[in-house]
Amino acid sequence: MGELTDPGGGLVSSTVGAITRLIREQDLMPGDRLPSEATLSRDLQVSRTVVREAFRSLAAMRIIELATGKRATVAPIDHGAMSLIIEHGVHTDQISIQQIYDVRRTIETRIVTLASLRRSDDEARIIREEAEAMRASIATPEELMRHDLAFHMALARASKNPVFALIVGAFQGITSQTWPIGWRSRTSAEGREAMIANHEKIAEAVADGDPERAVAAMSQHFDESVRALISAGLT
Amino acid sequence: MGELTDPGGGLVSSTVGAITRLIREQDLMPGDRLPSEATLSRDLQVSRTVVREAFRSLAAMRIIELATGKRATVAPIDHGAMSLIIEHGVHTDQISIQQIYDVRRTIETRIVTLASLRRSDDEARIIREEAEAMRASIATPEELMRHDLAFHMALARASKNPVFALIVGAFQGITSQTWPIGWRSRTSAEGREAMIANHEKIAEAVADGDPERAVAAMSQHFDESVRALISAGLT
DNA sequence: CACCACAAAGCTGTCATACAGGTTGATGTT
DNA sequence: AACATCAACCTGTATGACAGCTTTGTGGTG
Repeated sequence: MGELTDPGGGLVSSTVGAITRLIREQDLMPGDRLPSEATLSRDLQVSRTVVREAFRSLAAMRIIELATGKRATVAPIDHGAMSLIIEHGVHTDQISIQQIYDVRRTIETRIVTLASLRRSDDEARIIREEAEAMRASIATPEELMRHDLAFHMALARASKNPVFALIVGAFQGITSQTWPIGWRSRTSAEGREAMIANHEKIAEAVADGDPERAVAAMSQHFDESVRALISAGLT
Repeated sequence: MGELTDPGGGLVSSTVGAITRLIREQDLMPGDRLPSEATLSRDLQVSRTVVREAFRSLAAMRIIELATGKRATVAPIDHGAMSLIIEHGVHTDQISIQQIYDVRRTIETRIVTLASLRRSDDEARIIREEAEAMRASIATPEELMRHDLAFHMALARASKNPVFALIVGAFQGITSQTWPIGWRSRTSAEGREAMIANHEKIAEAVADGDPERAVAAMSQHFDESVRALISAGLT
């Protein structure tokens, strides 16, 4: 089948390279099946152990998908791995929550602009429904949070740029861990109401195809969120 | 030591969770050593094979670092895994180069603003040096590209937000694969000269602490880059 | 001819064992 | 106290084994 490059850098890492190259050279698309472990083991002249560890590496990055009994398949892009990477950065004090929010603000400000211009009617409806669902679940924070995250994800998708969706998704893991802090710091009913109203404003502006208003509302949302987190004592 | 959650979702995946939890609960910081494979195998009641595959998964995301003979250590954040994920998305036609550039423009526009306000004198010097190095290596594209990438990375670092640096780094893998296309499409000496001059303008503005001028120059840089790529036939 | 049931072959998940070679820490020497 | 040496420990890779799931092909049935 082919040679392994970098024979000194560890067999597994070479094998990861070989499998990646195989995907490229054969133009495999998401869903396509890879050779079996035994086949790769034979073709690449390494033990099945090595092939398996290489598969695990690629699966961790969501480049391939593994399943019992089935062959490994090429995976669609997914933010799962990125989510874990970000969480690790935060938990080891290499990234602060405020820095996350600064990046989110940058990204999501652009997202609402694009979403306002490009959203389909279906997407506008879904975005509005998530905002409504937030209001409906104001008494159950767990569910409220789920709709909040879904709202931002729906916006990202409506931007029609999968990379924006990927990045927004990458932040959702850590966000779901810090969201309750911000929510608890909004002690008054008005504070909580205002947060939901902000989402509705964003949804309306996007539905109306009004980027300026959408950006303004999103900006206000982030001002308010960051204020809430700071007042809760987050650096 | 502890129980494994989700016992039905695959032993390896449970073990990854257990190790992650261990890092959190013990507040391990980058550089700290993890238990040996044998120890984890005993404590988690799984075979060493499973522990190794779990380690490989975490190492693929750069959450831990492995080395022969040494114990695994907690890793500093690194964009290596994200780079591979993005490359995979592009090679499987799930992400287009233009979409990458749209995100980069969004991110890097914000970066130059922050860098203008926050850069240290050292950082300003490094940024300028990379721009100068670009001009000096105008005849050797390979080297020129290296300095171009280093220039953008230095800017990202000067923003003082590691998440921006992470994202910029994540794009460098695929960028280094498409950069030559853009360069070749700049057929005239003036075109090539203009590209380098743009970088110099950015460096000057950042050194002067002038965010508006920096943003304008960065914006122009992206306009020009995207034009170059399109004229080379990239969708 | 189409369809279904079923058995065989193939594949992955996990475990145990073995050994080469790198790393670390303790021991003893100067 | 500094250093050299070595034993214990640790990781990287290979092999073999087996349970359980999936795919495939076969042949029978309507």
